[in-house]
Amino acid sequence: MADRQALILEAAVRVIARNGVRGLRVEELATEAGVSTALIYYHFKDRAGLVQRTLAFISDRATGYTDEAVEDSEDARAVLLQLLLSELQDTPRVRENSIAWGELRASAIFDTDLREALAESTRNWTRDTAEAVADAQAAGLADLAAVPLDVAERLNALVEGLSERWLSGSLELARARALLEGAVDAELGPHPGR
Amino acid sequence: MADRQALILEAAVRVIARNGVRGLRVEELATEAGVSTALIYYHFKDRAGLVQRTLAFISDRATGYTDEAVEDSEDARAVLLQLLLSELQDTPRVRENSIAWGELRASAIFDTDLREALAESTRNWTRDTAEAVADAQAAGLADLAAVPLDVAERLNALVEGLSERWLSGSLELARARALLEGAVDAELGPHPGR
DNA sequence: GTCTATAGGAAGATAGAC
DNA sequence: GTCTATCTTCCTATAGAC
Repeated sequence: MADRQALILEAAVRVIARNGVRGLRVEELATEAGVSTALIYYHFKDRAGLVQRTLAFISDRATGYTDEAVEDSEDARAVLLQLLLSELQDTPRVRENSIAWGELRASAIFDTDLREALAESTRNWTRDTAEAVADAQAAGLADLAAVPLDVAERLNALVEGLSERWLSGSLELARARALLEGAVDAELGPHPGR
Repeated sequence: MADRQALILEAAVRVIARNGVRGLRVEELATEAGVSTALIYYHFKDRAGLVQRTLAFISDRATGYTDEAVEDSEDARAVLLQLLLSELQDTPRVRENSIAWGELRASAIFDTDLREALAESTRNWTRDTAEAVADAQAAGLADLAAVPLDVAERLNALVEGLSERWLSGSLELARARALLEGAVDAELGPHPGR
């Protein structure tokens, strides 16, 4: 399945998750991916191109892994909560993605070229979350006065904030999750079914 | 007043705000501060030491500038709101601080040595915010069921999330501010006085 | 497309004078 | 404490063979 380029990109995400974008060394990536440095330059032109492609890659697959363990939730509101909580899990996969995602956002502050991919991915995530909010409302499990798009944008931004605090060691994971649950309650009103 | 070290640290914050920790070049800093590179190594031993001291410096002064234009607010709830909104302003000062702060947090993910200063500064900010929440409650301007510490931690994490989105160009400043106001309403209940 | 080997340069760090 | 000049290391990037 995966061609060489994809293998390199996946390895790049791992290396970035380990050392950050700034800590990405082409040679270390080559080792991680099991290829030569020359091949990396062949496929990605230069380091900047590599970073850009990697961050676009992160941005793409960011939407992918959330739906996995979510669909078997009880009600629409639980689906929303799971969707959000899926970003706050101590698994290699989530850690890797969250760190890389944070690096993408941090890099975009200084590198305008990265912003478009970032903004689009952010919009997609907001849309998905807003739909989940609307579903909860339709099911009678959320305050109808809440504006789905606003709530979604707030909750997602909160997840990012909490995630960064967790990853940078200023917040326990369990506490982050509890705080997030509290935010959902504050935004949607207390869960009727409990 | 300011000795050479402080001048260098202040210049370092500017350079970091411009290029990120990743983009900090000792020689550029030397130019910015109007000193030689050798002096920087003399005072800070090496680049890592420089970065660490700079981030501690950021962490220190982070608490400083919020109270300036806040105290003349009408009521306790307005004080809280101003406290939070002060991080979402398009002034050089706030931009510089927010970017540097974000860089600090991002760096702490990969550098354990930075975490202590970060965590302490975060705690201080949480405490201040929690006090503002409690004040609003005492004044009858906030839902008494809200847990000040929880609300504070959520609002602060949200501010960071919104700030990053703003700085990385995925969110308009005005929208970020509006979203934040909405979050305060969701957390404390609608403002009684309006 | 992929490798080995290496050129070339940028940035971190130091020696030594003042 | 501070500078100028320079060294050294590390890392990006390419040349050339397969």
